[in-house]
Parts: sequence; C-alpha cells; structure tokens
Amino acid sequence: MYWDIKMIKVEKDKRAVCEVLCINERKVASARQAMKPDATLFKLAASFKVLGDPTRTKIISALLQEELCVCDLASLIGISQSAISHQLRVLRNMNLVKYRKDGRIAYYSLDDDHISFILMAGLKHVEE
Amino acid sequence: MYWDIKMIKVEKDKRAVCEVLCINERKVASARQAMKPDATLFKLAASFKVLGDPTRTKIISALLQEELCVCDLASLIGISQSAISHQLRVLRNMNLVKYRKDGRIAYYSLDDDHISFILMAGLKHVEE
DNA sequence: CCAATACATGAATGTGTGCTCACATATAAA
DNA sequence: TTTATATGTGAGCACACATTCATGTATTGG
Repeated sequence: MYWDIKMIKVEKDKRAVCEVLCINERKVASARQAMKPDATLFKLAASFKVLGDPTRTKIISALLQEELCVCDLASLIGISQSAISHQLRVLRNMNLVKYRKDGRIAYYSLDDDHISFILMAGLKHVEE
Repeated sequence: MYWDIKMIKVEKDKRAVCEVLCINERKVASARQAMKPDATLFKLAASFKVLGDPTRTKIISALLQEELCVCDLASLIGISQSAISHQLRVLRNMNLVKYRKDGRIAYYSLDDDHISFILMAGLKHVEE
C-alpha cells in the first residue's frame, strides 16, 4: 500500500509559479502519457478557434448546402463584403473552404468533409 | 426560362453597407431556409470558441482519461493554478466540465459525452 | 482558535482580433 | 480602352480575452 497523493513543499520563493504542489503523480503521469502531443493540441485549438466566431460559423453553415459567391454570403449573413472577404481568407488559410473563380465571381465551398462532421457534433451539444 | 442571377443596383448612398448587390436570390433563399436559426449558430460559435484556446483544449484533453484536481491540471499543463481556475470557470459556465468537492480538493471531469465526440472529430481534421 | 492548504476571483495589463474604411486588383461590359 | 463590377487586402480602432497579481474563502491539521 502507498499514498496516492503526495504533498511536496517547494522552497519559499515568492516568485515561484506555484508555491505548493499537491500532485497525484501517478494520475498526472498517466494523463500526460495518454495526451496528444502539444503541437497536435495546439493545431486542434487553432481549428476550433476559427470555428468559434459567429460570422465564420454562419459561413460554414451556409456552405453546408451548396457553394455560394462572396456577395451571396454577404447578403445571406447580413455583413459587409469586406468583412466576409477577410473571414474567408481566415477560413482558406485553415483549409476549411476552397473556391473556384468563374469570371469575376468567386464561388466558395467547403474544403474538407470533416468540417461538416465537426459542425454536426457541435450542434448535437448545442441543440440538446 | 429565367435569369438565375439578378443584378440589383442600390441607390448611390456613400454610406450604404454595400453599394451593389449581385444576389442569386434563389440560392440565397434556399440557403437561408436550410440554415439553423441565428441563436443556434451563435451558441455553436460560443462552444467552439471555448474549445479554441490551447489551455482549455489541453484541459479537456486531459480530462478525457479521468477526473483530475486543479493542481494536477496545473502541473500537467504547466500553467499557474490561478490561470487554470479561471479557465475552469469558463468551461463550467459552458457546461463542458463539472466538479465534485472532496474536502479542499476539487476534482474536475467532463460534463457531457458530446465533448469528447467533438474533440475526436476535430482531431480527425488535424491529424490527417 | 490559529496556521496552512486548495481553490476561487476581481483588477490590471498586454495581446489578439473582427470590423470598417480606403484602396488595390482583376475581369467583363460598353 | 474606358468604366463598372466582384473581390482582395492593409491600416487603424474598438473591444474581447488570457494571464498575472493580490486577495478572499473554505477546509484541514495542530
């Protein structure tokens, strides 16, 4: 038998991030091992962050149905064309949307099948 | 036969949000009808936004395995206890985590089964 | 009761970001 | 070619937000 919870007193440096540590070392080690690498979690957060803006969420939601041009998106969402363009660039940089040019018109659509999957998963949480 | 694309010239008010509208009315109307209500999309964006911070993503990821107390989370993620507490409050307010108190120690765990589902969906996009 | 511990929280601060504005670019019509 | 249209983009601003710092609260041990 052993104590699962270990108390460690750290030297009394006022500037230490945390003066006192009450670590369950076994659980922390286990969790650390099971966790995805930092870089992966960082990219994951970045993806969610992009989806975490109402304007961009609406853009993605609109594109679930069919491709739309920039001014259609602007009209549909009720925001300026410039704002839409800026947000479309963000979505493009994250490979969430792609576009095709037909003359002057740019038709945007979803780039990845995962996106709609993620959106549906989120909706399940919201619509309960 | 009819023109699918309709050009509408709006009065030349310099302050108008959009001087010119090139709306495919049929597609816009169709997309508008298919889209979830604004309130739903707003809540959806709010949920993604909460997941869109690296610290919070790490917290959720750590809690996928088992419940952890505040200082274990702080140690695991490598951030101050205060910062963890602030972020845990955010996650609590969005009903993403819950906690139980055992004496002075607060053990946090995921509140909703959907969360891990959403996280997995996001990971599929990131890890391709 | 008193001191220490585990966590919560308000204020302050530095950073990030979504929008507007102005302008640039590219294509099409005249 | 000239003009209008459809979209892209840099700068600037107002606001949101993640962290730190200081302190408050609740529970335990002595």
